[in-house]
Amino acid sequence: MKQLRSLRGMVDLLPEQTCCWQATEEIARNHFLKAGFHEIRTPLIEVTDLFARGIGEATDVVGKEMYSFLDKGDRSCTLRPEGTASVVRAVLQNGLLNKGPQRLWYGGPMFRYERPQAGRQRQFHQIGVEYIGAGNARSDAEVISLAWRLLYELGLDNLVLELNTLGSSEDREVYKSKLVSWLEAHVEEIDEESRNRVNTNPLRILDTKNTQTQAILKKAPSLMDSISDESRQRFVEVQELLEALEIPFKLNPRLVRGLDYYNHTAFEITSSQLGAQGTVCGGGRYDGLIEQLGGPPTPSIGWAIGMERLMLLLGMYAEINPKGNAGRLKKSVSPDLYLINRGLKADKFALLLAHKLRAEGLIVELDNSGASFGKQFKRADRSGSFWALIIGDEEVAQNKVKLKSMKTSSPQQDQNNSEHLYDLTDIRGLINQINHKDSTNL
RNA sequence: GCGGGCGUCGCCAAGUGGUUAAGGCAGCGGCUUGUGGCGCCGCUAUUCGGGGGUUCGAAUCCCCUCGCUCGCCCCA
Repeated sequence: MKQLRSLRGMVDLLPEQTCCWQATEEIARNHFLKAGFHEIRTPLIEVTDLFARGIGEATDVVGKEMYSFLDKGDRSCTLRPEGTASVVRAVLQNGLLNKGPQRLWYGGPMFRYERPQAGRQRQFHQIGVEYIGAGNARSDAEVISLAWRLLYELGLDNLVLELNTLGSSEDREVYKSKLVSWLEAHVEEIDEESRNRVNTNPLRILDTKNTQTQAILKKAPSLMDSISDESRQRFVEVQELLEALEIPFKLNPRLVRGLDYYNHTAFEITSSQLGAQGTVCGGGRYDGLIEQLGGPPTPSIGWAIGMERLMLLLGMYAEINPKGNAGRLKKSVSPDLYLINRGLKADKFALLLAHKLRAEGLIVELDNSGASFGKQFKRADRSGSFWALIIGDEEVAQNKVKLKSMKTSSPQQDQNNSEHLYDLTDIRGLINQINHKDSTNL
């Protein structure tokens, strides 16, 4: 039979990776907690219309990347391609705004039907925050610094924060029509892909990688010149706050986020080490979205970090500097104790003892093989465990167990020094010794 | 959806038309059923992603197909 495989772009996370993911997630969780952000969990599947209305019909995400299907009741459903729309829906549905502004974070898998490449999968993971009901420049600075500091805390210090403003929704509309009429006059000069976008998503043309089009665009009306004084003043304030927070940034007037709902502040945190997909974190303000989804006018801002890209970076940092923050995350856990046992009675003793020691909080790996002592010692060694605990017929007969350090330099020679018998009625004494790894001479 | 690169064991690979498809790592077993790092010995691909063709003969050449990968588009 042919070997079954995961679907294209869907990858398994194996035990050697999950330890690093868990460590990273824990740091993020604590980071959010300290800042007063609380977790929200929403379904992976939503009504297609939520994304169509929220993200925008003209975007690639909605236009060609959604995993959509009809359920048995003929409802059009979609696997979430991003988190913001779902969070906003949940906030509205549960009336959370009645309790005031919401500081929320979320994490989990997202789905986009695209060709996989480095740093891109069809099922990928994001962690993100949404600060809903917050409109002033201070909230922009707070949310951006939350991302920046988290990445810094994880050990990533070579990242670049790129910043731009899209102006208010009105500014954006005004600029959009100016840009479109300019583009229509210059349609012959720009590349074909950009031409196709004139009527669907003109702002994105500013971000084209086509160098010829870029050169021509230099003469186009600039977004900065079109936005209102009020919006400009707001942007200046955000920059001043970031400077006060000692967060370096680079202005990038071509940074135009892809999803329709963004206005005012837009930002990305990027790395040059990730290949073509350099954005680790992307976000911005979306003051119009809540209204668009049927809620009251509610200014909001948020971001999302791509977990796979983050892990890629952490892996690279860990290699360069194993002792740095990123390096520490990679460490896998080995058991405190490897329980060697042989013989029918020893078998039951070992099982019971393992349970007791685990109840005391120890990580206990129980050998189930019934193989020779030699084999079991070999496995104990490989497990990375500091201690081996031996239960055989001799021990059972005496109601004792033998504890042995596996970290001695020469295995057999100091057998007598590295082994010690413990009475089974004295579990506390045993546990105390196990927790004192430093004093190897028993 | 469109380009480029690549598919030989769990991993890294040699082999580029001639009888048995190197080697290394890992794994398993033994020397060793009461003591682990080392050592030695043995085992582990009837088959080279799959299908078809050329040939006396194919992992090697041709065609198709599937998969992986990198890039474009776009994003996290």
